[in-house]
Amino acid sequence: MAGDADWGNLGTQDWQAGRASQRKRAFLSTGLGVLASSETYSLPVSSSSWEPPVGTPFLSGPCTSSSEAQAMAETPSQSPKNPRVSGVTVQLEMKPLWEEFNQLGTEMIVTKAGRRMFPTFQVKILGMDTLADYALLMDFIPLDDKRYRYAFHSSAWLVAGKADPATPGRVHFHPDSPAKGAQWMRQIVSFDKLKLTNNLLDDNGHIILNSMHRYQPRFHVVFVDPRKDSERYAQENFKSFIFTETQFTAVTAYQNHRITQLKIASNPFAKGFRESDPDSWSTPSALSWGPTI
Amino acid sequence: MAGDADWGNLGTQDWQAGRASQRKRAFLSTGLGVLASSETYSLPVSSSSWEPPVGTPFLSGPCTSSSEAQAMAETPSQSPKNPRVSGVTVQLEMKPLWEEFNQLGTEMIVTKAGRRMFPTFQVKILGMDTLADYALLMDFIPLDDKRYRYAFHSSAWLVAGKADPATPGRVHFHPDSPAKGAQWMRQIVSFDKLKLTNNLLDDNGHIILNSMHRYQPRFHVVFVDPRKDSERYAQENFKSFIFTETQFTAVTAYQNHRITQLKIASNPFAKGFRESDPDSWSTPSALSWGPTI
DNA sequence: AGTTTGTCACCTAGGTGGCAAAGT
DNA sequence: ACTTTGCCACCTAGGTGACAAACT
Repeated sequence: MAGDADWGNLGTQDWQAGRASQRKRAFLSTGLGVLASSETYSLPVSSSSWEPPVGTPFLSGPCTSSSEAQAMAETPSQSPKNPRVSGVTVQLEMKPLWEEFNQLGTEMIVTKAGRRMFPTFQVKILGMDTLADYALLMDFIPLDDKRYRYAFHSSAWLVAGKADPATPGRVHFHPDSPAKGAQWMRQIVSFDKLKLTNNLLDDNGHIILNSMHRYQPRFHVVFVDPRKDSERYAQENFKSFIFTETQFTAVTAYQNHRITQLKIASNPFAKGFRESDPDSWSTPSALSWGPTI
Repeated sequence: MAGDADWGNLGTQDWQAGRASQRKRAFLSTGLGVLASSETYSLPVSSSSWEPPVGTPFLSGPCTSSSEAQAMAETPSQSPKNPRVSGVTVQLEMKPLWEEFNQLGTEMIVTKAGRRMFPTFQVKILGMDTLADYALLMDFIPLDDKRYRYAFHSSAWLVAGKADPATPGRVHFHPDSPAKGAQWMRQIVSFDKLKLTNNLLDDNGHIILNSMHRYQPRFHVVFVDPRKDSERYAQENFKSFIFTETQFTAVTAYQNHRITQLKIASNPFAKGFRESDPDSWSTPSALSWGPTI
């Protein structure tokens, strides 16, 4: 069901944030520090150790295997989890679609203004304490410290060198945070307000990524601890999940034509680019993916 | 600044509610009872007395004067207010537009599916405790117990008889509720998700009104009391505001042609019906309004 | 040469009043 | 006779990839 690889704690994240675009901004005092709910915020995260994201092998286990695992939960062995989060289970929605993209090598567009992800990261949640408050959030960790380029002739990704300087590590709070467990479990939770940008100076609270770099989305469930000194329980109060089939390469323009076609075929907003064939909505051929050299 | 008329406490409201359409639904234990945040809910309200909304003279003072008052705050003399709400001040946005409509006799469309109000009820809030939690909500009280009809020849509203049976009294929680005072005061609070319906069996949590009846929108600021027995402080923890220039007649189709034209001229979504004249965005002639006979 | 940017036509999603038809 | 309903064309608002131009 869930792998046990220790991906390390929440990576390096700074706290330069961005103003709330205009949405709710409730304040939580959680183990992750003072979290500001709404769009995307940066936060000084969690652990006692400050790990530089570049050069750090975040993923030491198998990272590109698309897998049949339901949810890959992080389980830091050093700290026991609060029962409010320990029993939480997460199920990725649209898993078949994610896998289809992942087999081709998912690409996500980044723009200056911010671009949504497609597929959208959506999950079904189980096992929360119905009456407790939780915040849900996402962040993105580099899959390696490489920069890539795409060889059109061979239709393959090549390593183009060492990674560019790391972008400001931001997190995106689900805008409904905080909310009761009952509310989160009532229906599918969708991160459709999350946007990716390549603008290092982004002011809109979007997630900042380096183009031509690979990333792994990560999902965090944070129990909003009502205790006054909740900061002390940082490690116990959150649980993180990784779905390897959601990893992707950030790009400013699509590289792999098959990805473009699959996006057009499956994203309703790209319907304008469909030739016709309202039926060919399924099963492109599987293609193995992996950086070549 | 604020009138002192005692409008009575929150009127009759039942608790038949409706499912949350799909938004956040945090639960508050407040003086108003257990409040469910999100779209629109019905609630068993507040006071010890249960006042039938029909036949009760909610408004004993002058009710159609458009007035220059900033906010008409209700101030029940019997109960002292919690300092968390007593200092709260509210300012109606788009006041000139509301007044323009009110002079003609504002009409609001009600449909089975639910129709937004135009103008949208929007307020600027001052004087909250920055760190305290508040819920903001609206309800609608009958301005009288009459049913009206419009005489096209004389362009005037006539009393058509006694009011129809009262509709289920629902309240609409601002979807961002609950939130900190700081958040509410950060920018204009807009009730643009609020919808009006004439469907007595409405299942979407919309505000149910009788067509051809007159209503007064009411705005409530509720301090979310963290005390365990907060129900006991019901009366102290909320403050209500009435802007007489926002009163209107519910209709299924516009009656007064001038209202139609002003809606078309001022609502961006109705731009398709504008003849031309991108400049004639201002000052229709003033017209006195009032039920004739 | 490889990558990024800005603009565009074409969508989805949903808020308008008009209007003919149906209700009551 | 009066009121309500359903459907429509026409908007706003914003999410798509294509593509030419600009950048480095």
